[in-house]
Amino acid sequence: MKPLEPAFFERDPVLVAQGLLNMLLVRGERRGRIVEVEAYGGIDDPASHAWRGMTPRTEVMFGPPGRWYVYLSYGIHWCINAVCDSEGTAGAVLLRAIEPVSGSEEMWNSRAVPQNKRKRLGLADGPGKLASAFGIDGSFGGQPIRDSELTILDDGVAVASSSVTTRIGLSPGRGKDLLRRFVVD
DNA sequence: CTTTGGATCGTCT
DNA sequence: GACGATCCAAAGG
Repeated sequence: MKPLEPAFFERDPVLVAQGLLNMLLVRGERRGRIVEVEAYGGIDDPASHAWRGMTPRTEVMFGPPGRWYVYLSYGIHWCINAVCDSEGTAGAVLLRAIEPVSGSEEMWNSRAVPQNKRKRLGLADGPGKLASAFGIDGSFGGQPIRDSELTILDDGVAVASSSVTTRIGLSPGRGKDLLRRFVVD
């Protein structure tokens, strides 16, 4: 069980995305295996928030790798990303889904889903749900990933099989065709 | 099973 | 002032 070195994140987001599959997202008792991610680039990727250059919101994406980039989606859901690539070059990996390993009770509580509905709803199978299950909000943005309240650990479990697809929820012409979504089968 | 619409707000034009 | 890296309940087939 080891933390990820800054060098792990200081690479092309696509490589980091693939590398993050099967890693553990950890916050206290809550642990989940990362099973779905998406890679976002910088000025070369029209789907990236950093595409038009640096703004107050996307500043973190241009900063040093190995930090959290957190943004609000559709005015409702928080989404978390790991900042990648070297400082000065924007890049991030969106964490889209985890499979609960422990602390699922805590996760449901964070989601504020009543007991009777917990069977049919996914716990953390979507970026908004994932952030909600781990109690993440904008205050996590810019914080380091290593040795942090919210961190990622490698427990050495290899990925048996994975798939690549296009990214979810993008507007036409915005890098929709790029194969940058990675899923554990 | 699939489709639809409402919730809701920070960010950039 | 419009829109989005979403989610879920409700309605329809």
